[in-house]
Amino acid sequence: MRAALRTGEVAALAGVNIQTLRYYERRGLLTEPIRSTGGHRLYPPDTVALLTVIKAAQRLGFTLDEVADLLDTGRRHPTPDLRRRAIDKIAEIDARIADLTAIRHTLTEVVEAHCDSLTNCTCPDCPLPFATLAVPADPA
Amino acid sequence: MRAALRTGEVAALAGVNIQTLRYYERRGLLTEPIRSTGGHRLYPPDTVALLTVIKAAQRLGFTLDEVADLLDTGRRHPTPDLRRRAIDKIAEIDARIADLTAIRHTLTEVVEAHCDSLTNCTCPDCPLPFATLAVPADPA
DNA sequence: GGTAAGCCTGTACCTGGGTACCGGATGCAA
DNA sequence: TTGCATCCGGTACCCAGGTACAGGCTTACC
Repeated sequence: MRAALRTGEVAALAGVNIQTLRYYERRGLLTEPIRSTGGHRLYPPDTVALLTVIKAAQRLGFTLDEVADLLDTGRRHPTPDLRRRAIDKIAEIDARIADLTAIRHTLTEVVEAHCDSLTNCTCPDCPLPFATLAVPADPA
Repeated sequence: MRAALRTGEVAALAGVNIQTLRYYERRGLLTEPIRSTGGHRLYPPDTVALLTVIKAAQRLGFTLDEVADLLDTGRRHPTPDLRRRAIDKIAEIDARIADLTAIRHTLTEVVEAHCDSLTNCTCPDCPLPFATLAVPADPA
């Protein structure tokens, strides 16, 4: 273990807040690093890459709990877990896009009709009273 | 004003929680209703319709602050405000959909490559090291 | 060895949109 | 008039993903 990094160095290199490192440690995303004699954390250099992976996984739509899970199982042995979760996540995204598309459609109607009030619209054929979009199914 | 409604009646008819009514009052979405001699709220019957409008606007992607604003300006006089905000909201939605589409694309790569670990993927040509999606521009 | 920058723990706070609980007061019907 | 359902205000809590602050210790450099 050469060139262990201090909290501030890891944070700067990974572009995250120092508090975030401790938060991730509490959440189980980062394993507890060794400490200096005085109690300061000393991180292995690949922690920076790990943080990049975490951020990428977050960007892919995984929650921190899911990322912690994936890191945990993936560290021990290869599993089809990641692939399965990615498939689920794609389904979630498709549902979300469909929902946004429906909302977008209603908004364009509002724009095209020149609506001027939520409650007292004076435009002819106002779409607003019909803007009762169905609540999307909760994927949870 | 005939048949004023009590809190619980409005809540049941509109399908919202009683606490939500008081919350909306605090947030300025509902004007303070008259009170009974004992201090209980007595709502005009069209409050139920107003709540439906609020819920619809929320579904269209407007925050409660924006809805409060829209209700406020739209109540006083017709304005192009709603239309303008709807146009902005469509742009936000388009950005969000584009972002989700990029994420979806990376996820399909993960699925197709049969990735089995976030950090130690054994699949050939693993896309994960390249899964550093750009952070989307903050529309705020 | 001095001193400033950095790090420690613990706790509180932030956003947005609500929800829950408490002790006490009211409303309404029999 | 009694009894139960409902409502009152105030405060605290929920979710996720962090961020901030206070008061005290450590490390690094001159």
